Amino acid sequence: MQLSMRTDYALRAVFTLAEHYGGPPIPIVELARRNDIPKRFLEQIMLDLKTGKWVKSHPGKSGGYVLAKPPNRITMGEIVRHFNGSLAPIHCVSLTHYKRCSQESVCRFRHVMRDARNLVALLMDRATLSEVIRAAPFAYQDLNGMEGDGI
Amino acid sequence: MQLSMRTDYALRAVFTLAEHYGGPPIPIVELARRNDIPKRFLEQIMLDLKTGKWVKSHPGKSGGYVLAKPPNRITMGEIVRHFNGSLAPIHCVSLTHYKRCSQESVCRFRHVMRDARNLVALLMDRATLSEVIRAAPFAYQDLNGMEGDGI
DNA sequence: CAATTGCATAGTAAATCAATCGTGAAAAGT
DNA sequence: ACTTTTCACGATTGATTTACTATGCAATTG
Repeated sequence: MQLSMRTDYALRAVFTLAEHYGGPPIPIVELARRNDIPKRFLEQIMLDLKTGKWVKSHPGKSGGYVLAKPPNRITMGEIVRHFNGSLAPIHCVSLTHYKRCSQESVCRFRHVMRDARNLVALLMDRATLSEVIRAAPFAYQDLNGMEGDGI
Repeated sequence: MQLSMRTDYALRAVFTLAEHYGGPPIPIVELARRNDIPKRFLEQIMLDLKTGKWVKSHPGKSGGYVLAKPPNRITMGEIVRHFNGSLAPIHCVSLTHYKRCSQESVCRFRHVMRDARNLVALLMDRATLSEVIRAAPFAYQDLNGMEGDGI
């Protein structure tokens, strides 16, 4: 039922980029530092986010990463599905990763699983980066104390 | 985000027992056959269900397993938590398996995860075996013809 | 007492996870 | 042009988990 570290890290990174959308690129080292992610591991993840077209990279001095599209066009659902696989608790109720199950026609609890997948999918697919940041339970300003340096 | 086979199998077995609550014990071989579970594997799982006090066993001829309490006193939530761990997508929003996260105070998407965990937990904790069986979207008899609808 | 059932532990092959390492290539600033 | 700074890419690793399988023993009952 849990997200992998990879998925968690990907979300952290992408939300940091969303907060700085429109600004200059943020290098991996900085993304790693701010979000407490092993740098070498984050490299892979960013690469993966890049092939998924969620971010763009700029090599060289004053390079780094930026979002490839506005934060209101990226949902948590897309990202979680990419890194973590299906949102459904079992494959037989997944829309995106469906796999049939031998018990499908007689399963007693399949409808509960379907409900679970629908609830989670609805939540995650509506959760655009901008919406989520806006709805965060603390104000933007609270952060200013912690990012005294750089960027 | 997925249930392990172990959890799936445990649910299958326990629902079969729920359907026959009040009747004679059902041997593992039968539970395995009906639910398409490797017998040897199911043995372990039943043992686990036993230490969790969800089932009782009767060894010997005409032995097998029965539920240890009525089907309206067992929820899917308990079983999934036991076999699969937390219902929450990340530990930092779990009530039962909480683990702190270094980013907790600045995390942008924690509230979404909390919502997800609350929805799923509500659903699973209300899902008693008897309720789930009663609400199953098909009658016992008309299992044929259900295949192939839009998935 | 013999057949039938569960009990308990050990083992294992494969996959997945969470990184880490070693270069290489591209871009800017000077 | 050169050097620094950044990302790119593939390989490797160690630990853990998953999904079983194997073997032998203990309890119960017809």
